[in-house]
Amino acid sequence: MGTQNLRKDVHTDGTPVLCLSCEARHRGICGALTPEQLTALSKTSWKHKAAEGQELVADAERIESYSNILSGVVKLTKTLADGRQQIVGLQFAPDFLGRPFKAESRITAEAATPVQLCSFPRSTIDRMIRESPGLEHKLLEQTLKELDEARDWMVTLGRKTAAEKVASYLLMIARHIDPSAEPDEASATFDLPMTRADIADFLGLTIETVSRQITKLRTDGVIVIENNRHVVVPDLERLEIRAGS
Amino acid sequence: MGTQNLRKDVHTDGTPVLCLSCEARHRGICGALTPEQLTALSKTSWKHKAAEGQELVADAERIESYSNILSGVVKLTKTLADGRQQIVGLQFAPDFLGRPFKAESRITAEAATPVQLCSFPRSTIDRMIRESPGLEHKLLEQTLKELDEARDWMVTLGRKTAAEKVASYLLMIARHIDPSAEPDEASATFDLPMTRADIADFLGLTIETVSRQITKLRTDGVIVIENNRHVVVPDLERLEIRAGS
DNA sequence: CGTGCTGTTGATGCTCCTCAAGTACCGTGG
DNA sequence: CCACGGTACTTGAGGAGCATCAACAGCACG
Repeated sequence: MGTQNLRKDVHTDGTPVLCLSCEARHRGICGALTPEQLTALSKTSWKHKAAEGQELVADAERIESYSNILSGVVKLTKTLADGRQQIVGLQFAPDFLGRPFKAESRITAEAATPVQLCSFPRSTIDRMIRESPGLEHKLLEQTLKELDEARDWMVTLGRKTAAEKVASYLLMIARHIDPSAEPDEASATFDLPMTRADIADFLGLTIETVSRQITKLRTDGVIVIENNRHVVVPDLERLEIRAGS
Repeated sequence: MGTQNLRKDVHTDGTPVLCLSCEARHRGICGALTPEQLTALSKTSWKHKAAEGQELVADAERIESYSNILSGVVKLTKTLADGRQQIVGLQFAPDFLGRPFKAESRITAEAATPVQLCSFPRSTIDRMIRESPGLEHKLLEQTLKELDEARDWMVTLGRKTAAEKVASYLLMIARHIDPSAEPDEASATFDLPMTRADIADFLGLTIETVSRQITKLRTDGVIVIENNRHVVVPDLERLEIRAGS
């Protein structure tokens, strides 16, 4: 009963106003914080928005803050000296954005769609990591998840054909952002969060090849497209077959 | 003085015999354990060897044990339904081998060279993770390192030419296993820990293309090869240029 | 109604894959 | 000792897949 009361207090009085309706408090890393820590963090954190295309973290930049993604999609890119670019990760709400234990990033983070963020100073989180094992555990779980995803994409990049790459991409996006996402739904509807150029950089292809493969999926009836961005997948299984599993 | 004495005890009496000369105790995850934990772990752990090519963790297998790699190279691979294969990671001593918090692996781990391992039951480590924040911190650091490496390879897989891929691979191997590895040495000498087939699976190429590119590097004087495996890189900078940075 | 951006479509060529043959190196057994 | 088979690697010829270059369509913007 006592703990029941305490827990109730957390949700009513203990939680900072800023965090009350925040998804990161439930599914994100803030779920690992005590009400006291949450209060302390909320005093130095700030919510803000970033427009599509805006750079959030620059390559080789000193990092002074981390963020939670509250909505939208963030792309992580790496660029070679001659300008060739590769997207090495996509992050969705309520992912944590930042590289703990390294002062400098070797990655560029950019808003792929309009994005809402909740940012806080690096030093605060670094300190809380030391104090709170639960926070480190959350970070480890997200990092392991990102590593699993990165390795899945390595197979796609290294061993799949252009057609399979595009199908795999559509499948991944459908699973992440279909608003009507029943997990075992046979169909999906969503808006592509990225331009053809972004998709090409993600798949290691050119925009022309991406365009041609999307056209092929469309003429084959695997997908329906309106306005170049809105996608309907009437039968996800057909798309899965195209993705080469 | 008291802690000084305690620390001295750790190194003389407190450390289990099995672990006394073990590299994992210094640079690996065991460095995060207390002498008591180390003793407890050593009672259920066992050192063993695996021959080149031996499967250490099978795809879709239930995992009942984790390991530290004491020597040798382990390759992590993923395979598509039709047999196409991609190496998604290489691990060297004293890396930790295993995927915490997941009972099943979606990856195959195989000895690329003869390998020495120190294995222990999954349950023991899972418990120690809960008890010891330092251990979780070590795991987080290794996972972040692996994620950084995976993302670097995504650029190589997605955006580099065959010639650049092979040069990048040689450069990475040189940095990991040149025994005379002075960090800012201009030259390097080492034995390739993998066959041409492995290298191809790592780079998303065919063995023929790998062979041709190695031949080209050889005839251009960038590398010298004896017995197909022993490699000398007289000037690492020349190789770096070929790797497309 | 131009201008710029995003996306599509077509023609051509290069990179790398596929198929095939051949070499070098090993341990085995005659 | 050499024949033998197996494995790893190399080299060549030809072709498929994707990149490159180029033109064009649709749409939003001032």
